[in-house]
Amino acid sequence: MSNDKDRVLKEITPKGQDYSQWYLDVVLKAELADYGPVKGCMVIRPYGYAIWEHMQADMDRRIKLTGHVNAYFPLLIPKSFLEKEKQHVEGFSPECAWVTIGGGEELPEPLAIRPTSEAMICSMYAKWVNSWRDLPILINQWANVVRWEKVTRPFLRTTEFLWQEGHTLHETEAEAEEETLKMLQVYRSFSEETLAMPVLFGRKTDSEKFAGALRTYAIEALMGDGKALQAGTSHNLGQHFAKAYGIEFLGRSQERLMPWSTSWGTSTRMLGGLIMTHGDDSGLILPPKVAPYQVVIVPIPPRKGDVNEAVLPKCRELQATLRGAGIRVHLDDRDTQLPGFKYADWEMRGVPVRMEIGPKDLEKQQCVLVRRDTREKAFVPLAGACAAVAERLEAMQRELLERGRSFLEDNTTRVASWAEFKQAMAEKRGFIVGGWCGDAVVEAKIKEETRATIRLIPMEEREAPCVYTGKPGREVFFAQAY
RNA sequence: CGGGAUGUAGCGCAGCCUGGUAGCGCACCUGCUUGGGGUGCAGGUGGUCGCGAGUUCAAAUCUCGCCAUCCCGACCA
Repeated sequence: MSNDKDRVLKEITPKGQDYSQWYLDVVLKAELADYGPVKGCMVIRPYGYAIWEHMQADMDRRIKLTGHVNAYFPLLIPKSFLEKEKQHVEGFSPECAWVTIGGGEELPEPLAIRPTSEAMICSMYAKWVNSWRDLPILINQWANVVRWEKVTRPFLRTTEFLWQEGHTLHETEAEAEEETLKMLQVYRSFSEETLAMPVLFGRKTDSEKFAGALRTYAIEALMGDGKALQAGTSHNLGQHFAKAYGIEFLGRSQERLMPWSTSWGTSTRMLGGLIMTHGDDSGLILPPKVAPYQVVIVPIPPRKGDVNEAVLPKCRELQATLRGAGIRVHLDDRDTQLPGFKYADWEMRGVPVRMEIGPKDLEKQQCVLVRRDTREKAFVPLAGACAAVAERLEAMQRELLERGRSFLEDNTTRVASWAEFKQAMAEKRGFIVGGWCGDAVVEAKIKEETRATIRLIPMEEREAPCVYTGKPGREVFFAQAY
């Protein structure tokens, strides 16, 4: 573990706790492992992976609902495949890992470990597509990719990461653009509805767009420290890849045409965004929709000497009832830990609702429900416990998003001058809305002077003079990015 | 690759200036205790002090070299 002092996660470490202890052993269940020369590798422990599985299932459902199917392509990409698209290879070759030896012998051609699969998938598509009747092709892949980054960061920038990448082909430019924007909206709704993480969406500037893309769109979330996180991207690749990989089809009017392609992806970076968005000093706070356990039942043991064997059976009964209602529930019946320890333990793991049941509660036929985010404590009759839990889960999912929304709004500053811009960046960061004249040189200068980059160009155009040059321009969102 | 810093137990650190053969907190193990918010007490396991050389009767400590990592700058989902 080399990134012990990572500031981001330090901020959400419980006060008085040893940061790395919490980070490594308790909550994240994922870490950057360094082994030998490989830095910033991702290790996801079971609890963290369970969160990812829920995210994955939800995203997969959304991808299929929009007409896509899953497939799988090779991990190793021949160098010649990668080199076909000029901008693409220039963009990715600096961060490629190469396999040069196989079976003990030097390979005639080096193989790249996929940094993304456009090259591989387009090479296959070239063989698959002959007619306009073969289009559209709407395929998604769940896979791991490797990018040899110089600077890594837990979850946000790891050498290897898990993601889904969609790769589609369309007959017309309009269809490709529609697909690109459709997937951007899928990402936006996933982020907000499932992760309760509000985002802004829009187009990227040329300097920030994907290597080989015509246009790149993205969703951007705002983290607690005022820095923006690009959480999902959707690219309209134009005909660049079709041309480079020789994908052609015979059109409706018997001409040879090139299809229009798109690609889009979200990764385990979203898991990092989730942790940073909702965490507090006691650890994680998970939105109910992706929480591995939505409820944890903590039985309170009777005092020593007292005889009370009713608590545990009652807990099991409630567990079965909650399960029957489709709620993910865990009964923490460890007799090796005290109740107070269990409270703190599950709070660190971000379980949305805690249910306590002890001898006193049994007498009154009630239980105690505590919400993780607000810590609101309520005594609820056992008969209505299931409904009360469901109600809290629903409320928590909704309120986390609302809280995130107001945080995003409170940390978005509209500026009219360069002085205001610099002041906003120095004081609270967050998103800064201001005019930009469209010049990439100006964009670079702003980055140099303030570390802020243009995160998004909004879909709706609003005229505004450039904050740097004063020339006519349009409104864009600036922020310091991860 | 430029500038700054650090390598001592699984993790976080002290000790180094002023050499004398290694300590604290967390975690882990044992016993008792406690039991509706991280229980308390006592005992215990675990380290060739990053690597190599030099100075010295003696090196975690002083000197030199090497290696590694972290932070700040240029690239990135």
